[in-house]
Amino acid sequence: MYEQLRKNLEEKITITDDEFLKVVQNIRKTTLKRKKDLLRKGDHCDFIAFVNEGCLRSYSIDDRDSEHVIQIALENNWISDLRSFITGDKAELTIEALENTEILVLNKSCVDTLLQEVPVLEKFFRVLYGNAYVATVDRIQWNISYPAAERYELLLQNHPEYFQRVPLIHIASYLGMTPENLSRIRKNG
Amino acid sequence: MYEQLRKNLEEKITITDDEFLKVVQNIRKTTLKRKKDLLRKGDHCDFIAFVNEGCLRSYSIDDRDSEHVIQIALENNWISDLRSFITGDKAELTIEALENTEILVLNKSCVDTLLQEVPVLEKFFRVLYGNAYVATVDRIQWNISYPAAERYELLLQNHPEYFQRVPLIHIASYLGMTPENLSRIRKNG
DNA sequence: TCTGAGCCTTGATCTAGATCAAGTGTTTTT
DNA sequence: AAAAACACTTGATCTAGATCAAGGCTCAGA
Repeated sequence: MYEQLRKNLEEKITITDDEFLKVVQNIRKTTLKRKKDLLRKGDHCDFIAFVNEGCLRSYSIDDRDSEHVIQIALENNWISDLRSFITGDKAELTIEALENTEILVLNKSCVDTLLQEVPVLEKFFRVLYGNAYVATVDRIQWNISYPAAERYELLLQNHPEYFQRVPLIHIASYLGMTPENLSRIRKNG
Repeated sequence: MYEQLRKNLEEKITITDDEFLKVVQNIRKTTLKRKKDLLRKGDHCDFIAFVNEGCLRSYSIDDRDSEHVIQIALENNWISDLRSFITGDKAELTIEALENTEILVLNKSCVDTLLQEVPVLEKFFRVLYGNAYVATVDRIQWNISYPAAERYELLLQNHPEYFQRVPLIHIASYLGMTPENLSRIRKNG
C-alpha cells in the first residue's frame, strides 16, 4: 500500500520505520474517477498528492479559454499547484484525473506538523522544491531553444510511457503545439 | 555599505545584529566593469550574488548560437545560475554586467557554514528558492498565454525601470522576440 | 575630437505553426 | 445496440513573428 511512497521518499532521504509511520498517519488516501478534478482553478491548493496508481494532468486556462497542460503525472510522481501551495494564493491550475486514479494526499497543515516531528523531511521538501524549480527552468530552456519537431523527439525519448497512456491532444498541449501539428510531425518524422 | 543587503534580508526574515554580522563576515564584495562576465557557461556556479549597484543579465546560448536572456538584475536583486548552484552541475548560463557593477558574493561553502551558525537563514533560502520557482512558473504562463505585444505591455508596467537602463536588444530577448519585432510593437502600440 | 562599434529602426520577404474545415475510427454512455 | 462524444488525421489557408538587408544615430574609447 505505502511501499511505493516509501521508495519515493528514500530516493531523496533516509527515513526510519518510526518516522515513516508518522508520515503515513498524516496522509489521506483518495481515489478519483477518470475525468474528475482534484483541484479547480480558483480553489486554494493546500496539498501535494502522490500518485499511487493512475494518471493526472494539471493545466492552466488563458484569456482565450484555451488550455495549456503544465504537468503530466503518472504513478510514483507528486502533483500539486505548487505555486498556490507555496504562496497561499488562489490556484491558477486545474488538476484532472486522466484515468481512474489512487492518490495519497498530504495536507499543508499536516506538512507543518510533520516538519516538527520528522525534521529529515525538511530536506525532502527542499529537494522537492529544487527539483520543481530545475524542471521548470529546463522547460523554458527547451521551449525557447528547440522547434516543435525536436521538442517532440525529446519527449519521446525521455517519456515514451506518456505516449502509451496519455491522449495526444494533451501531449501536444504539453509540448506547446496544436494537435494538428503534432499529428503531422509524427507522420513525417 | 551593507544596509541594502540587510533591508533585503529583512523583507523575508527577522535578523539580529549579531546574526547579520556573521552574514557580512561570509560575504565578499566585488566590482565588475561593464561587459565583463561574472559567470561563464560551463563553469560551476558556486555562488549567489546580491547586486549593490549596477545591472547584470544572465543568458543561455542555444544550438544555433543565439542568446536568450533569462534574468535581468538591477540593484537589490539576487542573481545566480540557481540550477547549477542547487544541483552542482555545470552552468548553462552566462552572467554579464551591463553597467559597472558592485555585487556582494555569497559562496556555497559559506552558505553551508552560515546555515549552521544562523539557522534563520534556512527560511531565507526556502523563500528565495520558492520565489525563484514562482517567477519561473509565471514566465512560462505568460509566454504561452500572451502574444508579443501584450508581453511587452506587461513588462513595461511591471518593470518600467528596465527600459531606462537596459538596451532594447536584451529586453527583446528577455521577452522572447526579435529586436525588430519589439521595435515595431513600440512604434505601433 | 574623431572613429568605429553597437544600437535602433524601417522595409521586404519568408516560414513555422495556427486556424478552419471535414471525414474517419474509437470509446463511453444510455 | 445505438447514439453521442471524443480522438486523430489530412487538406487548405492564413498570420505572427522571424529573417535578411540597409540606413542613421549615439556614445564609449583612442
